[in-house]
Amino acid sequence: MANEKKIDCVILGLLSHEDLTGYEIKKRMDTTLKYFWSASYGSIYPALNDLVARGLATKREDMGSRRNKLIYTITDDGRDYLKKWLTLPVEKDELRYETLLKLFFGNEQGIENALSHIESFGKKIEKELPYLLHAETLLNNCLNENTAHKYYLLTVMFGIKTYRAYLEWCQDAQKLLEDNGG
Amino acid sequence: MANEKKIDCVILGLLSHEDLTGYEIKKRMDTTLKYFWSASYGSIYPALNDLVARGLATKREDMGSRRNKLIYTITDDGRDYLKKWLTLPVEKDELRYETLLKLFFGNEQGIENALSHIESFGKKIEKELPYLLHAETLLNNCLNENTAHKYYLLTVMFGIKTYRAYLEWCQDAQKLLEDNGG
DNA sequence: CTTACCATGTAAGGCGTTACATGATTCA
DNA sequence: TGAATCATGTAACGCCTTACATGGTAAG
Repeated sequence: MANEKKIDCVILGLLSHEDLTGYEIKKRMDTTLKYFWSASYGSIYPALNDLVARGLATKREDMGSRRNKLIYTITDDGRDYLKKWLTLPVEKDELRYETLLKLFFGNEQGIENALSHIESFGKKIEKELPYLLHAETLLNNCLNENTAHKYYLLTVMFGIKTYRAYLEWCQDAQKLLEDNGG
Repeated sequence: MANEKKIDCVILGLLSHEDLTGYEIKKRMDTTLKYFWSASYGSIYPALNDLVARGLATKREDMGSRRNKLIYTITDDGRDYLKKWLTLPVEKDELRYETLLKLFFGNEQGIENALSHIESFGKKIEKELPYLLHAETLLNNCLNENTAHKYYLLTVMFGIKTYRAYLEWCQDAQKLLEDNGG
C-alpha cells in the first residue's frame, strides 16, 4: 500500500460508477476528467489486464453487441482498494505549464512573442469554458438524482473558477506588457 | 527541432539570466519555478552534461571557492536554441491534480473525507500564497531595474490569481458539501 | 563536533506516451 | 464505398524520479 498507481485508481474510480470498456474509459478521461487528469490507451489497456490479474476487476465479453467489446466490472476487493486510496492524504498536485515557463523567460524572446503566448492561452481557455458552464448547469439540474453528482459538480466548479482566474490574468498580463512596452 | 526537451529549455532559460551551478539551478526551480514546473537532480545533472556536449553551454570549475563547484554558462548557440523554442507555440499545459481526482470519486469515500481533502488543499495554498504576495511586492519595486523582471512578475501574478481562485473554490466546495450533507 | 547545507553525480526502475498493428461498424 | 468512429492491444522508447553514493563546508 501507499504505492497505489494513479492509473489504477482512476480506472477503478470510473468502474465504481458503472461497467465500462477500455475504450469508454479513455473517452471518460478525455471529456470529464481532462481538466485535471489524462491517460493514453498505452497505459489504460495494460492497467486493465493488471487489475483483473490482481482480482480488483473482472472482464467479460459483451454478448449483446457484434463488436469485440470487453467490459470491465469492479470487484469488492477493487472497491476496498479504491476506498483505501481515496482516504489516504493527497501526495501531490502538479502543474506543468509550458506557457508560464515560456513567459518566465520572456525577456529572451521579446514582448510580441510573449503577448502571442498569452493570447493563445486565453483563446484555449475561452473555448473550453462554455463546456464547463454547460456541465455545471446540467449537474445543478440533477443534483438530487444521484449523490455522486455533487462531487462531479465540485470538480466542474474548480474548472470554472480557475479558468475565469486564468482569463483575468490574461488581461492583467497583457496590460502589464503593453503599458511597460518595448 | 520541435523535439526540444523541456528540461534543456528550462536550464538554458535559467542560464540565460546568469551563470549557475547544477545545485543552484535546482534551487531556482524549487523556489521561483515550483509553482508551475519542477525537476530533480537526476534529470538536471545529466542534462547539463548533455548541453555542454551539444555546445549549448560551457562548464568551468569555480576557482574562487574551495568547493567543487561546476559553473555553467550559456553559449550563443544555446541562446539561439532557447529563442527558437520560446517562439514556438506552446505544445501543452498540463494539470495533474490528485485532489480533484479524489474529489471526483468522492461518493465512494463519504463527505467527511472529501471535506478533509479540500481542507488540506486549502491549507497548503494558504501557506504558499504569502510567498507569492511577497515576491509580487519585491518585483513591483524593482520593475525598472531589469526588463526581465516584468516577466517574472507575470508568472507570480498568475500564481496569485489562481491561488485566490483555489481558495474561493474551497469555500464554495465546503458549502456545497455541508448544505448537501450526508 | 555535529547538524545542516552545499555540491555532484549514477543506477535502477517506474511510468507513461507515441507509433504501430489490426479489424469491425456506422453513416453519409 | 470511403471516412469516421468504435475497439483492443503491443513494442519501443523517452523521460523522469527515487534511492543511493560521496564528500566538503559553515555555523552553532
